[in-house]
Amino acid sequence: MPHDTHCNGSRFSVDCPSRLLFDQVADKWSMMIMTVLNGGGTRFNDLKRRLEGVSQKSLSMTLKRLERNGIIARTVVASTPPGVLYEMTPLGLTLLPPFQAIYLWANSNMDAVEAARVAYDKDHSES
Amino acid sequence: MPHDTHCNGSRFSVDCPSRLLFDQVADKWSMMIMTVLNGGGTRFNDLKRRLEGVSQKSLSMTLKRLERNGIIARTVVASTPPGVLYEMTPLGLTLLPPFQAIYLWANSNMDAVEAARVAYDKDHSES
DNA sequence: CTGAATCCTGTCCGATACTG
DNA sequence: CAGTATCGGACAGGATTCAG
Repeated sequence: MPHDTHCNGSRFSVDCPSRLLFDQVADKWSMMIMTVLNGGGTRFNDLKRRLEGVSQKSLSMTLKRLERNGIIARTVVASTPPGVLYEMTPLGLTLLPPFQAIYLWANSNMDAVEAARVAYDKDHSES
Repeated sequence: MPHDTHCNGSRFSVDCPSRLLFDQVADKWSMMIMTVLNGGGTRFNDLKRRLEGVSQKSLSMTLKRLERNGIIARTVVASTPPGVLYEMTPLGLTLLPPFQAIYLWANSNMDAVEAARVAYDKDHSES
């Protein structure tokens, strides 16, 4: 066993696989893209409209990375007008529940987080 | 109703609360810090040793942000040698399961992801 | 419509040095 | 031990332009 990645919850090696994979899918655009696509496949510009503030470049790069990792599928549709369909893969669908759990956590606990921020800022602003 | 954040799964406003909160906690160091602290509170340098590759600065900033958001607690301990204890808060503990779900997903599906990468690279390298 | 390519600017972050 | 302060390089990513 020449290669020990030390990835056991109490220690994280630099080449820990789950760590590397996490970085590939745990950015904010990925989360939003997956959430939108969960409601059904759609096209590039429709996706761009729904993700307020994303640039063409970032969207393009993020889609490409998700496609490469097998999370989403890209299909060219020969129609009028021509389009490209993005949709979740079966593998990608299995990743969705964990992300939605975080999404729901954020919605449920934002008040507690805001209270913590106020308390923190108060403590750290006194002379 | 002057303020509509459009944060309903098919559309993401720039000021969507869950989106803003996600960015605060979904970076790679935060995930690893929370995972380590889940095994019990510990000190700064011990944390630094366990998170291979993290710089003092990044660790310090990430800890501060997590503390501000109420995820972890920082306690100065008057002992010999003097130390600082970091540990999860009750609020932070509720955030852990969703993150561990992603962590477990990464461990379980890395083979499928690797296969997808190989297929993708193969398709995109042909003349 | 769906991107790719270029430029360019802000920001992250590691290295280093210093403080209590 | 537990950080803060400062600098500088690398890189992300927005605006714009061009192509298929």
